[in-house]
Amino acid sequence: MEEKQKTFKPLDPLLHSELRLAVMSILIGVDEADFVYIKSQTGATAGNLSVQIDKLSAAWYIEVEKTFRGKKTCTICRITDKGRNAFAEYVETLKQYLQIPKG
Amino acid sequence: MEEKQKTFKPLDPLLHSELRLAVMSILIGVDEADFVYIKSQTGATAGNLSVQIDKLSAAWYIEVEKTFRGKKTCTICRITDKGRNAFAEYVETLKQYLQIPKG
DNA sequence: ATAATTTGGTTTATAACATAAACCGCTTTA
DNA sequence: TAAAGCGGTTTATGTTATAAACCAAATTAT
Repeated sequence: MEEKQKTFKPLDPLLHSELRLAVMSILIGVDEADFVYIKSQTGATAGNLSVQIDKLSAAWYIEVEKTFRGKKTCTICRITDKGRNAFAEYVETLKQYLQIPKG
Repeated sequence: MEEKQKTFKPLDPLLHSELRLAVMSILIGVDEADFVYIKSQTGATAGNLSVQIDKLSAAWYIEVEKTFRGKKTCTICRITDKGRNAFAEYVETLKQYLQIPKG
């Protein structure tokens, strides 16, 4: 009978990270974006970005394609349906914490 | 001449924490709340809550008053103006990440 | 040619953080 | 008066974020 009175839904820990959230925020608005572009938009270091992209990719929130632009390697990222849904749910959950009405 | 193109404002690390944010979210809506109430609303363990309240208090985002309710100790928390401002700014900053229009 | 620099990343070492477990003093109950 | 419960705090540990170090390929300078 332990009524826990849980008012706050837990926040998806994969998205509750400044850099990963910024990456998702970028990807949700475009068809695709490459590593260099994301790096410039977020101001992140390459190492940090590499790690965080790996994590999002391991969870299938994004998919990563390695190709070439001319002779240079190019890492292209796209958000997946799973990622889109997770992002949307994260936003709704967070609204509760931020006192923003749902919708 | 290194144009960094910083699109994303940094998120206040003190507020970008699930439990601390929940605590602030509670306190912003009430005059005051005690430890036991906050614990029940958040579902946090006492240890975790104690630590996070200390951090918010050390930054003067909240103020903590230790009194008695009858013979039992009672830890009362209130948000400060500094905390209120920090929370408001955090919300506005986060809206950018979440693609929610300002306001 | 080849040495030095830059580009586009990955790997790894470390610092910061969140969390639970263990603990403590006081109070209530058995 | 022993045992259990309440209201917390302290500390130990696992997780996470982050930067530093590194690497291969490409470009630029000598």
